[in-house]
Amino acid sequence: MPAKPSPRLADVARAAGVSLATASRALSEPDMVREDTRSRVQEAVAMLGYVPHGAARALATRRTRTIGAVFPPVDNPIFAGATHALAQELAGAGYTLLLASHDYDADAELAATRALVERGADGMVLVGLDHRPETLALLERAGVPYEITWALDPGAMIHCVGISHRSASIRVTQHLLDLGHREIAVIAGDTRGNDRARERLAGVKDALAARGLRLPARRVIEMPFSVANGRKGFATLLKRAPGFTAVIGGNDPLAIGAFLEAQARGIDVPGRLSITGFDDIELAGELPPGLTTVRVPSAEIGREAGKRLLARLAGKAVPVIREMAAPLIVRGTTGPVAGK
Amino acid sequence: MPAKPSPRLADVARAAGVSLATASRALSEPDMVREDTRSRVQEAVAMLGYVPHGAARALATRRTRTIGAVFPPVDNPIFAGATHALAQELAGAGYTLLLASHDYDADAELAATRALVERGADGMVLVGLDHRPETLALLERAGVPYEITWALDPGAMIHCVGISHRSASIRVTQHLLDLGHREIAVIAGDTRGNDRARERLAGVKDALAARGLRLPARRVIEMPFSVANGRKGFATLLKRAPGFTAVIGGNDPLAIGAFLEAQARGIDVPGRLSITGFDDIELAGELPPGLTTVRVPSAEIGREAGKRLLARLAGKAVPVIREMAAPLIVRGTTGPVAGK
DNA sequence: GGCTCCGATGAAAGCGCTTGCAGGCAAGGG
DNA sequence: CCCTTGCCTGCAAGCGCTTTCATCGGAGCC
Repeated sequence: MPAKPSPRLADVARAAGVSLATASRALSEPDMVREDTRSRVQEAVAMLGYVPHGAARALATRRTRTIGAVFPPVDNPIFAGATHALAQELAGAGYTLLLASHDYDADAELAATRALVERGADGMVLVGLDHRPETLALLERAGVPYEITWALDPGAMIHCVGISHRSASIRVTQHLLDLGHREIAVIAGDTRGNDRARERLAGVKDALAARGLRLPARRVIEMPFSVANGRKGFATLLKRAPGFTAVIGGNDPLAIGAFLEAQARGIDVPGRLSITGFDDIELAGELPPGLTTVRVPSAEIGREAGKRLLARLAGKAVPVIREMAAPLIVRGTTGPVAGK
Repeated sequence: MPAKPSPRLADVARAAGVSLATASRALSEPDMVREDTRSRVQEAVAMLGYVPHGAARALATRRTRTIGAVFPPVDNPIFAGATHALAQELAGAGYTLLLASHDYDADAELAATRALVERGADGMVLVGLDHRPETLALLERAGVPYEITWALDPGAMIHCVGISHRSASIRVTQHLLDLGHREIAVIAGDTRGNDRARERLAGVKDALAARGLRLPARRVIEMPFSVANGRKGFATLLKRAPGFTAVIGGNDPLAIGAFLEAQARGIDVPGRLSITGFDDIELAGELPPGLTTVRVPSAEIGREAGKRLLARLAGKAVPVIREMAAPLIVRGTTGPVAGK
C-alpha cells in the first residue's frame, strides 16, 4: 500500500502561502475570499491532488452530506428504480447515498438503521410503516429527519411519500367486479412485515365487502414476490379452490407468473380468466396482451423522497404527506367474465 | 427539531464512573477491559441511548468501515442483484455501502468516485474497464483498494471479479453456428462507454470470423438495454436487413423484446428464428419456451467483490483475477436453422 | 490628511473519539 | 516483607477540518 500520506489542507495552505483558515474558506465559502487568493488555493489543490477529508469535515460541521436508505431487497425492480432515482437526486445536490438492504426483516432493518445513524446520515429514507418501534424512536432521538416511502401514515404524523395501496387495490377489485367477476382469487405478497402487501390484500376484501361479497381464505395464498412464485401460487390455487374467474396478483411478477402458468395450461386470458398485477414494471406493458395493473411511480417516489429530505435539511417546510397518483392501467389481461 | 444534544462518550464514561479511555475500550476493544467495568459501561450506553459518532471515530482511526460502489443504473436487474448481495455481505462484517449510480457516463462516474473517496470509503467497487483515466488514478493516489466487477482486466494488473464476456459471447455464437445458422443479426447494447457490450459484440465477430464468416454492419444495431428497445431493434433489423435466421441479444431484456416482437409478427421461434440473450434474469427461464442465454452470476459477483475487499482490508492477499463461470444455458428459443 | 468602517485574513479553540504511554494495584516469587 | 510481573485504567495528545473572534490594511469620507 502507498505509504505517502495524503496531503492535508494545511499542506495546501502552505503551498498557496495562506493560512489554514483561508484555505478552508477558499474551498467551502468561496466568496469570503478574494479572487486571486482563491485561485492560488485552487492551484495548490490541483497540484497536490488534495482530497478533503470527509470525516474531519463532518466532525467539525456536524454534517456528512450523506443520506441513509434502508430498503427491502434492492433487487426487486421497483426498489432498484427508486434507489437509482434517489441516488441521482442526491448526487445533484452534493449528497451521497448510504444504502443498506435487508430481506423484509425488521430486526435487520433496525440494525441497519443504527449503522447508518452512526455513520452520520443527515437524513433517512425507510420503506413502509412496519418497523420495530425502536427504529423510529432511534431516529427521533438522534434528531435525524426521515421519510417513509411507498406507504402513507394514516395518522399523518410522520413524513411520507407514497400511495394508498388499499384504495388502489380497491380500484383494481372494483374493475374486476364491474366486469362481472364474483369468484376471485388472490396471490398476495408475503404480508408478514410488509404493510403494503397487507394493505393490498385488505383493499380486495374491502371492495368485495362493499358489494356484500367475501374472500374465502382458501382463495388467498401468500408468496414472496417472484415470477416463479406466481406460477406456483396459481397452480396451488387451482388445485385447492378452483372455480375462480379472476386472479389478483400482489405485484406484477406474481401476476406474470400466474399468467404464464395459465397460458401453459391452455387457459385463455382474458377469455376464461382475468389477471391483474400491481406496480407496472416495464414488462407489464410489453408482454402481450398487456397486464392490467396499478402504476406505482417508484422512481418518482425515490426522487421525491430525496427532494423532500434535502428541502427539510435546508430548513424548508414540506407537507407531511405526499400522496402520489397510482392509476389503474387497464390492459389485455382483464375482460368480462366468461358467459356474461 | 430536538434541541437536546446527543450524549457523547464522555457522558457515558461519567455515568459509568470510568475514564473516557476506558469507555472507549469497553466498546471497541472489549477484552482489554474487565468484565464488570465493561458491563457498567454498557449499562450507561443503554441508559443514555448513546450512539457512537462515526465521523469522530473515523477521524481517529482513519477507517470508516464503509465501502463505496459506483454502478451504472442500479435499476438494471443485474446490478440491483449485485448491489443487494454486496450490501448484505458488507453488513455481515459491520461495513456499510456507499452507493452512487450514473447513467453510463464516465464523467459522472469520476465525480461519484471522488465523492466517495472524500467520504472516506475504505474500498471501492467499480463496474467494467471503461473509465476516465483519472478515476483509477484517484483511487491509486488515495490508496483506496478497489475491485473491478463484471469485466476482467486482460493485463491482470488490477483486481477484478467477473466473467469473460467475449468468450461467453463466442460460445453463444458457436451454439448458433452449430445449429446451422449463418445469417445472424445482433441487437447489441450501447457500446459507448460499456466495455461489456463491446466485448460481447466482439465475441460474435470473433466466432464468425473463426468460421470464415463476417457480420455485416447492417445486421448490427445498438440500443440501450430494455425490452422496448429489443422490440424496436428487432423491427428495425427486419426492415433494414431481413433474411437472418438468428438474433443475438446484447442482454436478456433486449432478447426478450426481440422475442415478443417476433411472436407478435407471427414468426415462429425457434422454428424460423432463433434468439439468444445474455445474463439469465429470472424471466429468461420463465417465459416459454425459455430463453437461451448466458448465465452471469451477478449476485455472486457482488458478494465476491465484497468478500475480496474485506479480505484485502484485513491484510490478506487475494488472487488478482477472479473469473466466474458463465455457462451457456440452452433453452427453447434456439433450434436448428429452418430447412436443415 | 486623519478617522471610520469594512472586507479579507490569521490564530486558536474545538468537533468526539482512539491510543501510546505511564501509573496503580494485586498477586506471586525470593 | 519487598520487589517484580501483568493486568487495568487514566492522562493527554492528536486525527483534519471549520469557525469564532481579533487583527490588519485600505478605501471612503469630511
